[in-house]
Formats: sequence, structure tokens, C-alpha cells
Amino acid sequence: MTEAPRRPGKPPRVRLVDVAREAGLSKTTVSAALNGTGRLSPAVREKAREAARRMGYRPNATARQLRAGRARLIGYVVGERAHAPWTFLESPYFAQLTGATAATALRRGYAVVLLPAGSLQQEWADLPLDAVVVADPVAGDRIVDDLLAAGIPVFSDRSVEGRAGAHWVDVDASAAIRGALDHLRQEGARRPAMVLPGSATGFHAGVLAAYRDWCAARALPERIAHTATPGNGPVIAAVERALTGCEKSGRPDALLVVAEASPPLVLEAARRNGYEVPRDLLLVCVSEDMTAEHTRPTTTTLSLRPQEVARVGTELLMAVLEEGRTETSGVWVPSRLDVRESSRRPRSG
Amino acid sequence: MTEAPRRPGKPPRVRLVDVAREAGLSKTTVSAALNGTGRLSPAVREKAREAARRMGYRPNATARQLRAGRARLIGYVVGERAHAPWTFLESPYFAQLTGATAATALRRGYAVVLLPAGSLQQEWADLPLDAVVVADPVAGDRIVDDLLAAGIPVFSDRSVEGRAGAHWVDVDASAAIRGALDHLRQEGARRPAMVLPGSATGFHAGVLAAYRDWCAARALPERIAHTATPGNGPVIAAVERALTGCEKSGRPDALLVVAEASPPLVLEAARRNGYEVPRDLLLVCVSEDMTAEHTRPTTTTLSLRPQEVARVGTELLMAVLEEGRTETSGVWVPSRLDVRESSRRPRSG
DNA sequence: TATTGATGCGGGAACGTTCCCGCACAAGGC
DNA sequence: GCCTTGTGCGGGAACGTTCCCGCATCAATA
Repeated sequence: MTEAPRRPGKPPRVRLVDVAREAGLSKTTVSAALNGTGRLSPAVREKAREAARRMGYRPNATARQLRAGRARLIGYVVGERAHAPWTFLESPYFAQLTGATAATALRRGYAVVLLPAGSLQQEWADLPLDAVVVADPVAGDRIVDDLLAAGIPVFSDRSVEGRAGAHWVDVDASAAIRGALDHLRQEGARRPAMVLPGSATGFHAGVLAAYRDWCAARALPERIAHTATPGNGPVIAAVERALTGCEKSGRPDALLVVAEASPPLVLEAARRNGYEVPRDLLLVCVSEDMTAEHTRPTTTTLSLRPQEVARVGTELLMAVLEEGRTETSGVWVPSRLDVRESSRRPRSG
Repeated sequence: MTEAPRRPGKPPRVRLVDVAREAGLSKTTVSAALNGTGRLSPAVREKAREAARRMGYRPNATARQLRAGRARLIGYVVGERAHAPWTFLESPYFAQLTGATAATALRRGYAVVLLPAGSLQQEWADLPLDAVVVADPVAGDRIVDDLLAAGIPVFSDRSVEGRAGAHWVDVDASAAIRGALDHLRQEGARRPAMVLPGSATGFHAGVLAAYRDWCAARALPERIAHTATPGNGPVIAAVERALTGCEKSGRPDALLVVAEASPPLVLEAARRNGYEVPRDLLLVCVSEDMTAEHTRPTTTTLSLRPQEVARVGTELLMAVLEEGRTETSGVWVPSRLDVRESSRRPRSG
């Protein structure tokens, strides 16, 4: 007689031994039968499978993980915007990065768990994480060091300074900006302005340096407007400052918006300030926002390739996990300029 | 002498017994010391903690889960758009729903794992899921039944027809639409048009019925444009159809866009077709898009409250999990109309 | 008929933790 | 000085798998 369950509402889950007893076999045999391993006669194998099917057996994932020594679970943290946690998904860049990371990992049998920005030990200590992806880590964030100290491999979409166990994928900020500026110049721009976040990430530092070098090499005036905080409001304000600021060096004839903003809002701001795009102003937005294809005129964007970054990065991470290597490694992913109407100077006056 | 590890690259993780041996105690005592349980002298407790700290001990989460009988892990699937998996995060509604779900769950000690739309058994079978949240399930999707058959509690942000083990939170579509239409009428609208997805979700069916009833009760003409697929392009096209279609019943003087689209693009489409908002057309968008606050004029939105839905729903789910009850339960969350300039008729001509 | 080898299946340890006990010892009551 | 009560700690089972073995059985060979 088996013991009757105390709580009628909780049917006790069927285990491997239950199936074994039902089929008149041992748990070893049933395990081998279900996993397709071991040396078993076809008849016994089928008998075990039949019993498992009939009883609705589902293996306990936790027990498997314990035996296997790993959980095939990857943490995912966004380092930026720690002051406003969980808003990152509303940015197209992070939305695509997150989705592509989860999709790629899952294809290789790993699941992705969402972790809050600036999370304490407490938050992930109880999770059996095989690795953690830190998206856009801010310089000097504790979490990267905490994770590495705990022996958990860290992976990032930004170049992480050579710490053992930290791997990364990144886009070449300098090359990307130079490409965009060259395109604008080729279309006739002589006074390209720029809108840039005030944050001190490595990426934005690279963008700033590339812009200055590019202007200096061509003896062109610099015009930079910084945004205090992320979000459409501050970025639009910075766009207006860039377009209407001091007139001494002449009005800008091109604008490169590196901060993430909605392309139609940027276009509207330009119009409001007396610019007709692309006649008076060539516009390029660093953005993954799909609305860029639907504005009038359509908006040229510089894509940082979040999906590609996530795909390449996750594959690299999987390789590191499977092979168990520990030395730091990194990969560069090229950015992509999608030229549309907003940055093409009309040929006829 | 302890065995030397074969692979020099893999330092074997320190276990509870290692700490116990080091401290000259038993694993039972160390476990109690670290967890703050049991009857221990302060001296022994501190000795165990010191040893654990010194050796960098971190408990094995998987072993704990096995002992505890649950993993504190919640799956998260988006049922809609199964044809284009992982794009859901780019929608502000789902981005906010996802973020708020993860944040609320984590506050209660549960982690959220991202699962693909239309996922097979294979994808989640190897995960020790305590429950699964299915966002916006399409009618007749296999996954809900599969999960329930596997004994995994299911939670949804849409009313799930009374299946045992399925819980839900939803917004009242009829009340929301009536509220928006009443507001438009109060501002002077007499011929409100509507843009609606062609999809057959329960929510959209409710919206359609509410609109027809409302128009019929006031003897006002109906004008509905359906969008074939989600995305800004099709929705904008539907907006143009709604505004320029057959002229027999007169041009619409108000527009309620229920399909998710970028508010600035909708405004631009209205302008392109000769409407000045709000003078010629009162506009309300069902949207969570933050850009609505930054358009000129600012855009009135009807919010479906994804963050509130996620918060209430996850709390409900936690309660169900902790108490172990199994009967279906549901909660309604009120929507919210954020009235801005686009739907306020200018007082003076 | 004995010896080998292959085949088919099961016993039991291990993964790392928590928790139910039981045992030793000290202190208190009569 | 004996029985009771309480305190402090440890032994060992259990959670549900997988996997390393070993033990039968049977065919093939010497």
C-alpha cells in the first residue's frame, strides 16, 4: 500500500521510481530507456516508455541539474539606468539585444533570466547561474566585479577592460561615426553638428573623440550638444540647442543624433526650428527604432546591430561555457548605416 | 591528502563539507550557522561563518532547490506574434509588462525566464518552472493547454476561459473604450472613427462591440478601418483609410487608434491628409508609447496599464503559489485615459 | 564441457543541501 | 546520588536524477 497524500489538492508528482515500479523495471533501466542510452532490448525500452507516457511522467529538472553540475541558466542584467530599473526594455536597442540574446541562448539549450539593474548579491545568489550577460555596463559598476569574484563568467556587449573571466562583443564606435560623417560630407554637409549623451561610457567617449578628430582633420567647426539624461524630452531639447545655438559659426547643415530618441520627434523638432529635411539639414540618427522607415522623409539611421551583437556574443559565450576556457576574449561587430531620404541631398535645387 | 583537481583551469567549488572540515564542525552545524537556524552557541556560529567567509563559500542553488522542492522560477511567454518571435519586446506595452513582471516577481524572490512565442514542450521541459506567465495568449494556442496538462500553473494578462489552474488579470475593454468615446463626444466629436487590429483576440472583440453599441445608442455613424498585421506601416495605412475613405457619411472629426502605433507617426499621417489636430480632428491613441508626451500637440492616450496589470497579476500569482490553491481566479484592472492636447477642442474659434 | 565474450538489466553511490532525530553533557529538583 | 529537563552539536536520510559498475544469462569458440 502506498501512502495516501495528505493534501487532496496536491497530487504528488510521478517520479522515475514510480514509473519503474509500474513497469516492473528498475529506475536505472527506465532512465536509460527514456534517455536513449544504455544497452536495452527494444521490448524493454518500449515498455518503459509506454509506462512513462501512461503515467504522465516528467523528469525533475532540478534533480537533473544537480546531477549534471550546471543549470543551463544565464542571467541578464542591464547596467545602464540603474536609477530607473526595468525601463531599459522600452529602448529599441535593449529590446532587440534582449530578445536576440534569449533566442540564441535558447537555441543552444540555455534559458535567460531577467535581473534588475544594480542588483545586489542577494538577487542572484539563489539562482544557479552558469554565466551572466551584462548589457552596457557602466564604468566601475560593482556587479561585474561581484560576479567575477563569485566565479561566474561575465559577458558584455561593451569592451570590458581585461579582467579574467570577462568576455565581450562590441561595435567600433570610431569607425561607425567616421562612416556616418563621411556619408554626410559626401552629400554636401560642411557644418555637421552632433547630439551626444553626457554619460561617460566607453562607447560615447569613442564617439566624441572620433567626431573631434574628423572635424579637426578637415578644419570644420565642432558643434556638440550634450543631453543630461536619457529619454525623448532631454534629447529633443539637445537637438534644438544644437540647431539654434550660437550663430557665429553658421547654422549647421547636418545633424548626427547619437542619443537614442524617436526619429519622428527629431524630425518634428528640426521642422519647428525652420529646417526642412533634407533640403536645409541632413539628418542621421543612431537608432534601432523601426519608425525611422515610416517618417516623411524616411530617416537615415546608424544601427549598432544589437541583434548581431547578441547573436555573436551569445554564441561566443556558449563556446566558452562548453569548452570551459577562462581567458578573456572579445569580438568586434561592424555597425551598419541605413541611408534613407533624410540624409540624401536633393540633386536639383 | 585531498585529490588534486585534474583540470588546473577549473578550481573545484567549495562545498558545505569543505567549510565544515576547515572549521572542525559538522555540515549540519555549519548549515544551521549560516542560515541562522538551530540551537548553536554564539562562538560556534561565528566560527562557522568566519570559515565560510574565508573560503569564499557560496551555497549551491540547485541543491537547495532540490531540497526545497521548488526553484522559484517563473516562465514568461508572449503568445501573440508567434510568426515573428521575440519582436514583442519592441512594443511598449509588452516591454512594460515584461519589466514590471520581472521586478515584482524578483521582489518576492522569484526569477523570470524568457521563453519564445509558440514554444514547444522541448523548450521549457528542462526548466524547473513553478509557473508560467502567458502574455496575450491567442485563442486556441496549444501552449496553455500543454502547460496545464503538465501541472504547471498558468497566469495571463488576458481573461482565460475557465480552465483549472489558469489565473488572469485583465482590463475592461468595454469600459475603456466607452470612456474614451465619451471624452471625445464631450469635446464635441460627432463622427468618431476607429482603427482596430484584425486579430480575433478577446480584447479586440470587446473593443469592437463597445464601439458599435456606443455608436448605435447615439445614432452615430460607424467608421472602422482594420489593420492586417501589427507594425507601424499597416497601422498608418489604416489610419489613412479611416480618414480618407468614403465621404458619404462626412469626414470623421475624431479618431480612436486602438492598434499600437507611434503617436508622432499617427499625427503626421493626419496632417498629411489635411487634418490639423485638434482643430479638425480629435485624436486618442491606445498606446503606452512615451513619445505621446513630446509630440506637438501632445497626444492623448488610453493606457491599458501594463505595469499595473503585471504588478497585480504577479502578486496574485505569488499568492497562489505560496498557498498552493488551484481554483481559477481573476482580477480586473481599470484602464487610464491621459487627456492631452490632441483631444481637447480649442475653446475659441 | 569449460572459457570467453557480449548482451541485458539492476544495485547503489553520487550531486550538495536541509532537516529530523538522537546522543552527550550540564544544571536543577527531590 | 538519581531522575528530569534543557542545551549544543552531529549522524544520516531524503530530495530525484544519472552513471559506474557488477552480476547474471546466453551464444560462440576451444
